[in-house]
Amino acid sequence: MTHGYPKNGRVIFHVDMNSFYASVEMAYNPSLKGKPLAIAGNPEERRGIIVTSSYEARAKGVKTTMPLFQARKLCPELVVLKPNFERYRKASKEMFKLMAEITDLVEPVSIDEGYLDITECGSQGTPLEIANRLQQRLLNELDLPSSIGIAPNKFLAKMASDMKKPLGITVLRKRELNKVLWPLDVAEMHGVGAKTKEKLNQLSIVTIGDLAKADDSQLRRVLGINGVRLIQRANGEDERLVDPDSVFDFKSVGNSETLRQDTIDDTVLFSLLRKLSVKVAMRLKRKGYVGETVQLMIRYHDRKTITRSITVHRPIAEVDDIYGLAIHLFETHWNYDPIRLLGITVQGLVEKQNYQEQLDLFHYKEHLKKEEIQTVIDNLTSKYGYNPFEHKTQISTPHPTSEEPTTSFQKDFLDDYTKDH
DNA sequence: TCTGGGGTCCTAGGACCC
DNA sequence: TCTGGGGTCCTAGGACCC
Repeated sequence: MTHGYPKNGRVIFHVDMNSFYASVEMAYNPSLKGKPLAIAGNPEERRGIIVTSSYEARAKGVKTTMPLFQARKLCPELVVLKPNFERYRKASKEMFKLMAEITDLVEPVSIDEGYLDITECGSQGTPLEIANRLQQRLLNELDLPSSIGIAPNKFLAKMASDMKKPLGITVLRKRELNKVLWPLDVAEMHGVGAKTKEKLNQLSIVTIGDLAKADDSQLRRVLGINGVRLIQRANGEDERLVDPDSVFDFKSVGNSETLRQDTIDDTVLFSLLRKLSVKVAMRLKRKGYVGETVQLMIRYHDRKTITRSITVHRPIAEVDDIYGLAIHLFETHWNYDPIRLLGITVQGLVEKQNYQEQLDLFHYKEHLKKEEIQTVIDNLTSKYGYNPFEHKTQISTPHPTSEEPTTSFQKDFLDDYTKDH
């Protein structure tokens, strides 16, 4: 009698929480249960959009990313809350704790979903039994509904968890692909968005089954390496391992903000850049990372978006360094059209500790880097006729205490919610 | 008076090097 | 006497996901 574990091959879970933010709010405030509920960014502002909604709201046509006013039109009795990230992070932590009781091989992919490799968990029962217990515990102990997909690899597990919502458990076996997966529209596939669907449809590839039989080299021409991968996935092949360490693998840290109204007022714009620099610097510091590239994003009134970046061979993490480079990029590339959004991202991240080791290794001298920065300042000063770094002091003067959060609430709020929704 | 904010990965061209 | 064939780094943009 086997436990339903294949002799060779893996057993992967994909655990996906159902309308996570809304469910967490309902767990906190049970009187919300059964009501159409939406979580929306800045409910009192014009540009709020739906981030998540309860199933009751979805029944009325409310969808993720829909502008708030539109959602209210569809569902006038909609209860709207703004996101409470520290709450969601806390719930997320609890839910991953329950998963960790099953195996160490848990890979969080976002705040509300993760993969488990339970191949070696035969002593705990069949996969179905383990999934059932996990789902019940999530529901009973945290009051949070979930869907679980069970399959021999990540891709199929992900597709499976999508098939029954809410509170579903779906086993997807390779031999069932032609019946269960292949009839689905290509757009249902994880990794196929609007653009890719369009391109595939032009090649008469409509279902996942069509994709499974598609021509390798043709798709490579049209979609690059992703085309080849999509064919493999459609055939149920996916070798990616469940990697518990991937959460610690940061590539970039950024913050952006849409302005209440489009503006060309550079006082407003500089002060927003300052604010974003402070946020990014604080998050880098918390993580203990430094980076060597600063990227500025400008979204104009017509939503046309540009990114401009600069790489310096020097670790960046301090507010003033980030801000200095950001305004340099801003001054150089802003075309004076009204701006809707600004964003600052630091890329090329290295753990500060590792960077220190590198420094020791190569006997770098601190003053060399100071000189590099001074050169940048000198160049900018002669270019613009003033020292742009001084802008920050003018602008930050009215809010000298705003740089470091004081209360624990502020700290939590400003803490990163990397890979959140 | 539509469309937020956090990310990842891939591509493609130019600079530069050997 | 007119131009090969790698490789890496940097930059900008695009597609996608939650």
